[in-house]
Amino acid sequence: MPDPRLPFDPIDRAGDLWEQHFGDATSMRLATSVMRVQQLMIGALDGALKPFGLTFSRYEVLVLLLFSKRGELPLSKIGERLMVHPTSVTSAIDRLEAQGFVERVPDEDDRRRTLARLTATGRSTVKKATAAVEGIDFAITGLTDRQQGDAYQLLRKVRRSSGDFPD
Amino acid sequence: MPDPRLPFDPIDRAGDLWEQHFGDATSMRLATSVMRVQQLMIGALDGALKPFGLTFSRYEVLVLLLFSKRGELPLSKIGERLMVHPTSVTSAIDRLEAQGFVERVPDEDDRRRTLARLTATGRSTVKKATAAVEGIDFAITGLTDRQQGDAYQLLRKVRRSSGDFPD
DNA sequence: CGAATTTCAGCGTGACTGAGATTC
DNA sequence: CGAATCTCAGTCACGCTGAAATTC
Repeated sequence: MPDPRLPFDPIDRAGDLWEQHFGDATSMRLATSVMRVQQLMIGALDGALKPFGLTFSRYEVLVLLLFSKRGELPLSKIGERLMVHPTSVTSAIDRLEAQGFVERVPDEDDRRRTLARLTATGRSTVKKATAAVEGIDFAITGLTDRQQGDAYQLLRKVRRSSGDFPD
Repeated sequence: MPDPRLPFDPIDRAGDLWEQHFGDATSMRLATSVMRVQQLMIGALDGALKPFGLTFSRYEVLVLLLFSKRGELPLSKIGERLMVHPTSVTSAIDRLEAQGFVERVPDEDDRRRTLARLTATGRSTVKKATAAVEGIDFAITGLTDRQQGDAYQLLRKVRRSSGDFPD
């Protein structure tokens, strides 16, 4: 494949065309940008995590376990915190278990539950992976700390008004 | 499924834990927010487009064709503008063609190429779908127009410094 | 009993790799 | 010839739905 980059910003261009055909393009530009930045970030993060055999979503699971008191959590709690579907948690844990990063342990307090527990290998891998992720600054480039905070607050307003968390 | 919402903001919580364990969480909070907002937006947009049998990515293809002079574009140009993989364009056009929204036409000027051309049905469907998408304000809620513009400019800096378009 | 937890089978979507055919 | 364009086969990840088994 040749260099696929265009000599102009495709989102700016799309916004101009939108205004010509439909009208105000403010929200259209922002929505498209969020999609594109997410795509760029996922590419950079998955690239940084590839040497460890991890994708960003599985990395998130390991970090969550690392932050927990005993290095173990019920699958349902993982889904809740990461806001992912229960069946997606099952398949993520399937993979992490096959890789030897976590193990499934029955929960004696509530036998409906299964705990995912970080293994020694998992613990050391997530720490190395974190160094890699911090090394690329979480794929956020071109913004000062203050601007990153501003962007975070703006996106937080979107999340709140979408009902992502209570006021 | 019960209401999966937590009584707190899981991203704020994750940021606090990150600071306790690793240090500064500024970029981590922003990166996680971008992922989450994209997820919320895709859900809302795909929901609004479902009555028309469209996903957001296929809707984007139809809009691009609507904006073109003749309502037709080579598949390669579509991939370039939308920044998607050539094989993904093929499969998107496959689906749109099966739905009767576009048709494949050989390009007489360069016979390596195939044009995707909007049908009359496709043209009227994309207009109705656009009304639906505008009706939910492109899934952007909770921000004033000015704040939407600010957020756009911040994300644009990220895209530029990631090499998404030339300076 | 209803509700919660986990798993499984299956479907749809989309991103990719690698290969081939055609045309410039 | 090399390069571009499109397609096909195949893989993988992920998000869902619906259903089942187990336990609270």
